[in-house]
Amino acid sequence: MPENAQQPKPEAASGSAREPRDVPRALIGLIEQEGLKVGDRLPPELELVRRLGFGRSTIRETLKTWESMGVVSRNKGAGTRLIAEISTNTLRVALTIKHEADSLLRTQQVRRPLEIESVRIATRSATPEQRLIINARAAELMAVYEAGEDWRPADHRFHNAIHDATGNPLFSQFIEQIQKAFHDIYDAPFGKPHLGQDTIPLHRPLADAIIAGDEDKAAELAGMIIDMVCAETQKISEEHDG
Amino acid sequence: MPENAQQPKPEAASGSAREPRDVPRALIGLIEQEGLKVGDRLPPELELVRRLGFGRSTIRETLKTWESMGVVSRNKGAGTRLIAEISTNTLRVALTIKHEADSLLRTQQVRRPLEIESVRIATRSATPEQRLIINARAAELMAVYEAGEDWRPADHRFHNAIHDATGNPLFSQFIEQIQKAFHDIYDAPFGKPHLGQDTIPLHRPLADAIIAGDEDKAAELAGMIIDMVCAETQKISEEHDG
DNA sequence: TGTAAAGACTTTGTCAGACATAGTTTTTCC
DNA sequence: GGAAAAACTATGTCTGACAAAGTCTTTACA
Repeated sequence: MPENAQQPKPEAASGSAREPRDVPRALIGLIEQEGLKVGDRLPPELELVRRLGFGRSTIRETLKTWESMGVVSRNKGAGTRLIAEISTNTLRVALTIKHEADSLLRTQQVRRPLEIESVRIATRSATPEQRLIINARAAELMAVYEAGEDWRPADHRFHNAIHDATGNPLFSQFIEQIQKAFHDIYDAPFGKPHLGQDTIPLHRPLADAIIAGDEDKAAELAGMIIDMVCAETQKISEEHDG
Repeated sequence: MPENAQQPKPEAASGSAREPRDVPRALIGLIEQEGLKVGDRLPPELELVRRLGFGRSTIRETLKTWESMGVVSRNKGAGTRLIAEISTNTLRVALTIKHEADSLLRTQQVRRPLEIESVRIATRSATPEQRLIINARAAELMAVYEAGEDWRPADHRFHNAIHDATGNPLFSQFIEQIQKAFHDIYDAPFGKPHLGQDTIPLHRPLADAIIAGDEDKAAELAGMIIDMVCAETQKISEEHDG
């Protein structure tokens, strides 16, 4: 490394001066400049202090925030690693989900329109290649299911193929995060039965409808699938809270 | 206040001792114990230091994280205010939005089904009081609009009333965060014309349909409104990106 | 008396230095 | 050569100090 000095900013001796906004920006600048990828280690805090010209606590506040957003992971002794992409073009928003009686159902209620819309868009605008992939994933899912194995990874891949076909990565991200929140809530209080098992047989006709371009049929099937999950979710909630 | 001392935790003299997880928990405990609601002010940092028994930087890291998640808002001189509910049962989820060519359109594409579904649910399950509120907000919006004033705050309140009527705060949160992301992207590159101005006249019939319980009509109008915004968004994107 | 400017106070923002703790790497010893 | 011990690294926390931007109170003036 040819001796840093990329941010010629140590103008202020002590006290404060710059807007706090600059810390994330400087950090992202360093990451881009250094070409750091997911999995790479960031420089240690004290080096960041030296190179970016901010105080350690200030930098730590940003790093801690990033950790809570899932951008980096931090460990004593080890260091700070990038675990998600971040760049000047990345925008991160955080949600808080209240975990109470019907929060399980609520997550599914929000997921419902997103899944259905993603199916509609995918049916309309998937490329032939994407339809092939969806078909293959559906076949894989049915095979695993009928073999009596754990079908959840295959289910995940199937739905991901649909989300990809929308051409809008936001769908995938949102639904993914909702599911993550769902499982965070779900795993804790209850044992973990295979929620949604009965919906698997409906996945084959769903795939067929998408491939055939039958948007309404696809949307209807997607709705049925998620409604079944909703119903199961509701039953579990009621058993537990009431 | 009868002399705090609720958290008898100053066992460690210096250095560290407890898991960092304890800071959010202690903070939430204090909020619940004090009965703080959205809009209320938290005690100043130095008082939190005294009452919770953690160092100031540690507490600040949590507060900063909460700020980035939209749980509190912080201002010099003023203080820290609660701007969203938080409790022991709150779960936090982060989303990444990559800001590129058509990210504007993509945010609206995701928002679309959420808005429509929230309108459907609200139409089905709003209480009479909530319908009254929606009606009032619509009246307010139309008045402001016809007076030629800035209708955006009123528009915001109107849509919030709908989201409230769903009984599912997640809708409100998701849509809110999507809009926030949208504006973060939007404000930067372009000047800020009044996007969605032409949709305002449609809000009155939308309110009427919701109040009358006509779900399909309400959903149709909601779809029209957001499609108009989508079209405008697309035009702006195209003008700008080529 | 009412209002606006001036000052005092409050509260967050930042920095600096110190030590604790938990991983990681190197060294040592059998 | 392998396992235990020591040295090292990097994050976690605490304390103290000052800066800056609000907020509130007081004062001065019309």
